[in-house]
Amino acid sequence: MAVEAPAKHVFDFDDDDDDGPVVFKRNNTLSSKQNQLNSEVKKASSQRSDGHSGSLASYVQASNGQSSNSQKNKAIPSSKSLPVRSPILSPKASTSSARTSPVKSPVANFKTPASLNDHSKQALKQHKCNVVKEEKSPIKGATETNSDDDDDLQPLSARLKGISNQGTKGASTSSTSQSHRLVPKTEIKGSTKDPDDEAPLPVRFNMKSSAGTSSSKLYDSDEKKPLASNGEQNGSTVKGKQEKSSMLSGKRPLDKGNSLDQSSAKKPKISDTSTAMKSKQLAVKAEKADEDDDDDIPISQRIKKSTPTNSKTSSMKQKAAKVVSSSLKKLNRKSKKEFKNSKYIKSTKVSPSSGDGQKKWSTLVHNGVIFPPPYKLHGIKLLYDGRPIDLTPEQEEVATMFAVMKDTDYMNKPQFKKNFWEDWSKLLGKNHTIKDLDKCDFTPIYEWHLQEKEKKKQMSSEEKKALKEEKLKQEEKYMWAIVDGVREKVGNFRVEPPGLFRGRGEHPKMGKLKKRIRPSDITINIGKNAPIPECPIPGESWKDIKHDNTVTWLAFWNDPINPKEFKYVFLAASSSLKGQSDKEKYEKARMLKEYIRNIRAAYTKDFTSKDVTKRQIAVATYLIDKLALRAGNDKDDDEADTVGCCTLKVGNVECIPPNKLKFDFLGKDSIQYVNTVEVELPVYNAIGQFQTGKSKSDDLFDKLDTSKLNAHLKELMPGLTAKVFRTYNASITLDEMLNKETKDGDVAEKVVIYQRANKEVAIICNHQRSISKSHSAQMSRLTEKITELKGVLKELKIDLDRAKKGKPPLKDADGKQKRNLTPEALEKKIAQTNAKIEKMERDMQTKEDLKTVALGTSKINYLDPRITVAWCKRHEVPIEKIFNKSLLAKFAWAMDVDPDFRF
DNA sequence: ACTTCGACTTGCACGAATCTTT
DNA sequence: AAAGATTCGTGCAAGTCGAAGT
Repeated sequence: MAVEAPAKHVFDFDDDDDDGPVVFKRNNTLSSKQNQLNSEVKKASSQRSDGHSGSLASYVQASNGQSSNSQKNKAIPSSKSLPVRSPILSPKASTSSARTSPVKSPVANFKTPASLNDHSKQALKQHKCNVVKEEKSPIKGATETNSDDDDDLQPLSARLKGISNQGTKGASTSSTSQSHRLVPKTEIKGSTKDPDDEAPLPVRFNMKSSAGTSSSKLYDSDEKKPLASNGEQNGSTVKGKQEKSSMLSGKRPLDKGNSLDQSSAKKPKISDTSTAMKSKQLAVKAEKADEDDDDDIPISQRIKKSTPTNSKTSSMKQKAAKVVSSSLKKLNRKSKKEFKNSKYIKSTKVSPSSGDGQKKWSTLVHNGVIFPPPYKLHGIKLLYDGRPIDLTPEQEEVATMFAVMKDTDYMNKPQFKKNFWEDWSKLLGKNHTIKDLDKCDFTPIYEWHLQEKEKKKQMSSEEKKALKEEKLKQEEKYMWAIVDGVREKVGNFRVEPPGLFRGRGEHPKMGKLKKRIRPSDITINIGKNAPIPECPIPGESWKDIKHDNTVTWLAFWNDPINPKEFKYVFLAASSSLKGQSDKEKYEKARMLKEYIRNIRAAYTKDFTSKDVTKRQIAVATYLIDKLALRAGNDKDDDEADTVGCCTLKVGNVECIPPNKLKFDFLGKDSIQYVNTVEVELPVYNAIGQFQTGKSKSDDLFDKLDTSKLNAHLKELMPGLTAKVFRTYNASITLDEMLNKETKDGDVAEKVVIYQRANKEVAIICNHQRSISKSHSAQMSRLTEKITELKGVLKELKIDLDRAKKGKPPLKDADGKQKRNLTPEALEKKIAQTNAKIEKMERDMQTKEDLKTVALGTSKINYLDPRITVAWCKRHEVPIEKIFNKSLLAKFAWAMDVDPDFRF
């Protein structure tokens, strides 16, 4: 397994060409292992070219934006922070490397983008336009055309795809909400036009419209995508539930450091599985091989395979070809370099234990954490029954935390006040004058707070800058860690300040005092030979020091709100440790692609199993696959009561004859999920059975929990768990949409395509955001402008009429005479104005559509960056148009992917 | 077979930084 | 230059999931 084509390894190593970042690899066994791992996995799975090979090297170095420096740093562990330059971002960074050629944007083909913002904005605008159009484009009836292939997979074909749309939006929150989803709804049924297109449009289209198509076959694409897509769903956050008793769990003693951990062997995690996977996978593949269905193949590919009819397709192919060839060249060059770096090679090959579930690092040096400053008394008194009250510093500190939240929604929540009072009154003591929170008037403190805020705002920019620098100076040493000789950014080195707990939704513990964390609460994890960080607070000391290299955390403390939980300090997302696991996550999801067909067939079969547990597992898996639901672990009573798939309650699902299901529940972060979906009849029937004889608050899947579900999934594919489906569905959707819908056009248009795909994924995953406070104001402002323009238009038309008759234009609003224009000129103006109006209307629509959709979450967590990078390379879109600075750093490992990469 | 630990990923909100518009 | 809008970065809450404990 391990051996990958040598060539590959060699290649990516460092290319001079433009494309790749200059790479240095660090010879770290760990990474090499992983690298190997990945390669194995890849191999196992039939992957097409993904540029994975060299990636490791490059990303390693690039990892936190520090590029070439890493090597240097190695030598000097204690080094001070060097300026961080991301090779990706700045060409200059490449100094150390041998490379001569000018480095452009490291990401190969990308052209240097100049100002992102401008572009992107434009893109956005355009995007909006396009969006509208596209959506309108008729999507074929889900049924008709297509898909013969589906047949192969019978089970799949069988399933219905349409979803109804009615997505209500957030229940409580947004009443208006429904608007956005309309676009799609409208026109879906359009007739199908080209056969080619058959390619399934993204699900969303189908779904939306279709509510009904039942029996028709689905596109296979559907199969891959979650039904959910129909945009309708989502609700906005709801705030509504409550109940639940709170009980605090007692804390348990921390385990004190056993230095043995270091050696302690945790079980191998992924790595093992990966190996295993490989074999299984192969088997599966073999099976498949004969059938020729492409189900699992991305649509676009299939298209290619079969008959590319349309010009677009062909052109794309050509492009791709070009790209490829160039990349190959590049690779060759790389190979030369590679040799130089024998270490790298070695390391790559070495470490058979790709599994490395255990050892995460060999050496780890860092400076610990920084604490928030001590509380500063302000001396402002609150009023109790109208009289000012003296408080001790501790009492005042907590009172201030509460006062400051005066204008938040928490103040309307009795639970919040109750919890706050419980904790604060304890501090006040039994005989304190203050006996009733309702008689407290925190206004003076609140006002003081506002003033302070104002003062800060009013500071001159020099002052602000000075303060910032001051802060930076203090924090600098905590910002970096040296992991196996490479300087990496630390994610959260600041200890959380004390405050009032702000739980989401109806959290039973909201308002409780989150006490100040002291050094004696903190356990540090650091390399054996590294100096132990000095405790920043004089006279105090760390709770414990560990040297556990099987974990990645640098420090942790117990959560004061829930002492049995931990708060960890980890490396930043740009670190190679994080990058590595990110990559593994996507590789696993890609592997699912190879198994998905069989998995779907299996659960489809089990919809009617006599064994209830089996049936429940089948239906649950179906929902997770189709709707991208989360697993749904069991929760304690002292948490907000939200659910996931396994914890759905009978009342969360409503059966709507003949075969639709309406979901309505609060998911993670108490975000409402509302979606009505058409499902296959067996599923519909099974849900009905699971509900019978139960009350609304009973578990729908009473025989199920996440561990059973995951145990079952693992039998189907090594390492498979419920969350993999989310990653898979998100990434495959992006990949398919991008490949299907990207057309020739300028960069801005392409960016629009990307954003549309991104939006689709966000909808599938139900990623929401709260509506900005100024949203409605913004909308009405736009409406106003449009009306104004329409007025202008009317006038122009009148003038045009007059001009045609040889009359002068009417006077303008101020009574002044307007310039005499020729009819042609007027017509031109009219056209321009019309265009402007249309554009504004589209902008408005898009804005409305996206007002509750959060695009960022999927970009950060669900979309394989290699899809994006490869697409950008293929279509000559500067990567910076899609990824901002932090994403570029986070996805450094994906930057040298082959342009042909497909998820 | 469960429950509880423990570690790590995912997710939304908010404030700061930037960019746009007035 | 101020005001408004958007994007970015941070904070920290809330999930997932494997493994240890009982």
